[in-house]
Amino acid sequence: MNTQVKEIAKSYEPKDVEEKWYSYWMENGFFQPSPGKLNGKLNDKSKQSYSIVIPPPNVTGSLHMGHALNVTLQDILSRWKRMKGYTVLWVPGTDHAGIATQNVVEKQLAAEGLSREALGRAAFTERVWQWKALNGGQIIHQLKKLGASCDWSRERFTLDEGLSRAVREVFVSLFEDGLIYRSTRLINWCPRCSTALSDLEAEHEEYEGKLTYIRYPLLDEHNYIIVATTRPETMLGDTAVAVNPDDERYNGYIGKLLRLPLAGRTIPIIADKEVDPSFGTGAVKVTPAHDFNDEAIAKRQSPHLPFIAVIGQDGKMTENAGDKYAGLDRYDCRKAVIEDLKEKGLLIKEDKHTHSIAHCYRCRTIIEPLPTAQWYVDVESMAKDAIDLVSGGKINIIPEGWKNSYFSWMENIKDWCISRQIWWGHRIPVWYCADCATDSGHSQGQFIHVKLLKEINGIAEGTYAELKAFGFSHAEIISNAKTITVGIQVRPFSDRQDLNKCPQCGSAAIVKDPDVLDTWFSSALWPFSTLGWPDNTDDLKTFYPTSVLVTGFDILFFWVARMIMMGQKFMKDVPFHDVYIHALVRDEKGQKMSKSKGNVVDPLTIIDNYGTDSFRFSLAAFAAQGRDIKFAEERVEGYRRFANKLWNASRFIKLNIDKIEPAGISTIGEISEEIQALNKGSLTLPDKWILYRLSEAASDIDKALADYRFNDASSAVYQFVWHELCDWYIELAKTSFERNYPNASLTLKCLIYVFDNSLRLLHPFMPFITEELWKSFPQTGQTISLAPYPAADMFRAYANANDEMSFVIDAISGIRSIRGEFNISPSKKLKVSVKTSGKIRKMLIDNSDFIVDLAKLETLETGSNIEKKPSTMTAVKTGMEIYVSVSGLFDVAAEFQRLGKELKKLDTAIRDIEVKLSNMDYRDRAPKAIVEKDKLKYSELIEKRDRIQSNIDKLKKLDK
RNA sequence: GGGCGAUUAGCUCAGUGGUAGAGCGCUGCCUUCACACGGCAGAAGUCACAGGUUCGAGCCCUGUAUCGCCCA
Repeated sequence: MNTQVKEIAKSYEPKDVEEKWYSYWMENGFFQPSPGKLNGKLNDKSKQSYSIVIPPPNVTGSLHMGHALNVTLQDILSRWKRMKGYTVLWVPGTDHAGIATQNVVEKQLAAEGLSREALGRAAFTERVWQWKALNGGQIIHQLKKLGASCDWSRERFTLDEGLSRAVREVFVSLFEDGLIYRSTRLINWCPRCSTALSDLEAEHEEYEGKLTYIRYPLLDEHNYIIVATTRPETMLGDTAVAVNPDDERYNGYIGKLLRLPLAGRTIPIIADKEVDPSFGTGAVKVTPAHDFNDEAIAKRQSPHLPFIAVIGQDGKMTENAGDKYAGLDRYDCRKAVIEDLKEKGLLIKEDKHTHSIAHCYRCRTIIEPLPTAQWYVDVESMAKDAIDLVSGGKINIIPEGWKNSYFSWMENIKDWCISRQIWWGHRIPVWYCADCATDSGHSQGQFIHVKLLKEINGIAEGTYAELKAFGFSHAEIISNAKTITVGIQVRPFSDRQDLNKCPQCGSAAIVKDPDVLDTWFSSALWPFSTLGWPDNTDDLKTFYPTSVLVTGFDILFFWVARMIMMGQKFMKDVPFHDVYIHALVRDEKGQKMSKSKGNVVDPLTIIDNYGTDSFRFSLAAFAAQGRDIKFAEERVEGYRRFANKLWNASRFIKLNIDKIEPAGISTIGEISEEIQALNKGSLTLPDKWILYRLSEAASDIDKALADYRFNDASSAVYQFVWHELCDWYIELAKTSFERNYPNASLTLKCLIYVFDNSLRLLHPFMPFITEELWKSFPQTGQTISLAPYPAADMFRAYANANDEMSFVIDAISGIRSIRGEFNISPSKKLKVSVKTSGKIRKMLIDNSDFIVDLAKLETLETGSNIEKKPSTMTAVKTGMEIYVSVSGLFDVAAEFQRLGKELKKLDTAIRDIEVKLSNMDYRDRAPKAIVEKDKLKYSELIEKRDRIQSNIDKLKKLDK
């Protein structure tokens, strides 16, 4: 075993260090909880399991600040629990991001002059897989750079074989329960992606548009009604004008008929209680096929108003819009309609009007509501269960503030549209028979419409029945089909096995549903599909439910809510016990980072400049609950200095090992045992004090992490390492070392012990530097990442050392203050006498070397009868009056001012507390302990003030 | 329009009814044998505003202002 200490550089260079450790961890499988990998200890049934599934980043994505924060927090939790002895599994992976990935590949194809239609479905899908193999999952490498301690041997992808089986099982099972159904209604349609979107995928944005007032003439009279609309082009699809039944202005109009301008159709004036009389003129045009509100109005009428779709799936006007407009883009049509209305004198005015418009969350194109047949999940009962799980406390949402958002969304949830008209994703496992008959007795083949890839014998498209009649075989129809549209009348079959004939009539003339599922459908299964479900695997038994889900609020509804629903439905248990919702990372000005604003901070650049550890530590320090993070680079700079401080503390220790124990020291493990078994008497006061402080720090950090207070945990470890270990203990240890105390070697061991513990406390936050330093000491341990996390209560017994040390620290600080305020150079040694008695005096004498060295004194004298001498400055502390003799440098006026100021401060504090104590209500009603504390405080303040006053008096006398 | 949150030192932010905190920045002294990526000392606050509850409010309640977010 190596007992020699390695040389290390004078300042910390993250790049030299970070590179090597990740591959070391990987090679040794430290992050795999699988049996047999490590000392035979893992997968020990007596150990508790702790599991996290990563929110799968989009396979097209690359690392941004949000990922970095998200992953850092999960890694802190994973490493912390692993060190605490849990069997930890952190499952990584990516999702296939249906629309986004398809968009990326389609863009590539377009650059080559190709299209997915030209390629055909199979070839296109193959092409996307190729793209994925080459370019997908870049983010996985970037997560490794962050130090993520995932078990990469369990990496999953939402489209891989196992997860696809889970998707299939869930779909078929929900279908069989009647919870998945097909329906025709308005959906959010993206004309650019040419697919349906769920409500969540339609994002509303404020937009400054116009409110157009149009005159609609009454059919039989020389009168008219004026409607106001933000979308004039949709008037071509109007099937009514609606007014509020209580709106007196329109009382006489309800039931009358209008001549719809430009279209010429006759439409009625109807009453609907949801019409807002204060909007526009109080009369609104009703276009059921292109507006969700209008759809609702249409369905409230009896009979329902007709739906006339004048805009097609490509965003262009259809034949229903009339010959003049058919084929125009919807926004060109708007201009044309305005012009034509103007010409006919029917345009009243156009007012500026700000309203919100839905955009596609993937490509920002304005959504077109369109009536189409889509697949839906009936979420009502699942949502109810999901609400109960959170309100009943089986799932904790942290911070709690997000509970309300969760409840309000879940209580108003609508059925989830899960079909997407794209090719990249999980194909909907549904088949339709062309030979069976519909409920009304027609052949289903008449309602299956097929567009061919190219004209064959002069035929480009037709119903399945028609193509069959033209002599196409089933195989020819299927292999030449570009798109297949299946009418809502056609009965669907779903099955766990692929069907090749109709389960009802046995016909082979069946077509598969062309659509794929929403990517979030597969993500919703992530906590159990990644663990092997639908098989009852060991992983599933060991790690489900997972311990915590760490994510941003932006996918609370998209993902978290749906995982809760699906987890409860299929596993009969919650998918996770805690949901920790972290902040959004914004730029320094608080703006959301976005490529278009150009304010994106690239995490990899930060890592290059400051090192991963500093970056991670900053993120943890920023991660206060309930507030967005404004990312300031200076903070990272600050934590880089912290890393450097740590580095140099280790250098100090090693230099002293060489000096004090040139033959080498025992291993860290042996030192630990020795320190823990020590007779307390053999340690110095500072030794005992730092051990106590270590216990306190360990306790604070552990509590903070248990509550997901990452910022508190990071600040506790920072405070301890820098301001207690480095600022005080190392300075105090120098006294033992330089004065060659007989027990200097014990202090050295104590220092090594505390440093080792500090490294372990810090490891979850700064994995690389801590591994580097830890491994650089004589060591039998394989890795710090599996070393035990420091226990909180080890040295509580040294509490009185903490009290005693406060006098030493007070004395040193008091002298340093005087030195600082009078700008006395540190090289000038001071003569100090302290008036004190009893235990405090004995303690100061016992520890006088520390005071002499740290306060840089020439002499230190203590006694109960010490009197203030001329030209001395005074510090009054609890139990001590400190006189600093600085002949030659003494300045009476400055000393008066200094003591006067302190007196004034005390006077203010005394007055405040006097007011409080003289209030009888306070004495009667405040808790006794508080009153007693204040009384004690009061007497201390009075005593201190009197001593300062008497010192001022002496100063007057002595230095007159 | 509905809901949620924020407002604390120059900046970025913690703060759990009982003496107002940190980091950065600022000022002064110091290149002392781990570290100038450092040390020591210091200054800096009407806790947005107005009411209320309470013996006591940065914290609880009501309202106002400003900013931000979510939903429609």
